[in-house]
This record gives sequence, C-alpha cells and structure tokens, in this order.
Amino acid sequence: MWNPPDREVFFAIVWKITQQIPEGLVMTYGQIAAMIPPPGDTTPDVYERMGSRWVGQAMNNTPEGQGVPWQRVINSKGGISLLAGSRAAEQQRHLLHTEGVEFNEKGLIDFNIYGWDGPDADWLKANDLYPPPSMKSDDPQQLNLF
DNA sequence: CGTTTGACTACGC
DNA sequence: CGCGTAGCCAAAC
Repeated sequence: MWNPPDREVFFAIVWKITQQIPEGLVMTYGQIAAMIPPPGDTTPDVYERMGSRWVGQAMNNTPEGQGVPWQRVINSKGGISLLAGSRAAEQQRHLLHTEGVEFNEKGLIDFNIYGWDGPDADWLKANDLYPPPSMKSDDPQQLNLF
C-alpha cells in the first residue's frame, strides 16, 4: 500500500498522538492526520486526501505491548473501519465498550459525547503538531432519553 | 513480473 | 442519505 515519505517516522508520530487519547474517548483518522505537518515533499492538498489513509496504515502496524490504544481511533462517521464482523473489529468494539464508549442505534459513536479534540496547546507546541478540527456537531445534541 | 489490495475522506451526484 | 471516485504507492499475491 502507499506510504507516507519517512514511513517509520510518520508512524511513530501517529502512535505518539494515539497514546495521548484519554480512556473512554476517541479520535478519527482524519483528525490525527490533520495534526501532523505534511511529511517530506508531500503537498498540503495531497496530504489532506491521503493523510487519513496513512494513519490507517500506522494503526495496522501498531507495535504490541507498548500501550498504544489503537481502539480509540475510528473513522469520520464514528464507526469502526475494520472489516465488519472480523475478529479484530469485534475486539475493538469490546475494548471500547469496556472503556465506557457506547454505540448508538446506528452502530456509531457520538462525537458530541466521546469525541476528543486533541491534546492541550502546550503538548502540541512541544511536539510541533497542529490542533485537530473538532468532530463535535455545532447544533446541540438532542437528548433522546425517556 | 503484472495485478490486486488496502484501519480513509471529501466531494459530486 | 447512499454510492462512486480520486488521490497515489509499497507489498502481498
């Protein structure tokens, strides 16, 4: 599959960001990609379209045993991108559930409740990263309880 | 070797 | 709201 320039370096940054995601919250591939400056000679417009897929590759190559909460990275729709019904997809859903992240009736995660808008400004500055765009909806979430 | 295949997303119908 | 497509390339087949 396609890879970003400096594959290993890019992956390491993705994993580092992923480790910042608090338990019980989630970020999207696109958000993480938006935080990382375009690597190598990648132009911003190409990066905007390819970044999220590269983040997906980083997740696919997540090193085990290093505490990278890969399950907290989901797609822009709020769903799991792994093949539906696969062992890995079920594990991701299970891990998120044990963290308290719940799926709505459409099988999607509500960003207004579980979405994380990134690390604080100091951390971003220290790591030369940009703040990610928020995935939270502008209009207030309607409470459908009762 | 030539083909297929992706942990994605924005955009146009 | 659903579906197709571009973007763009290293590996596995």
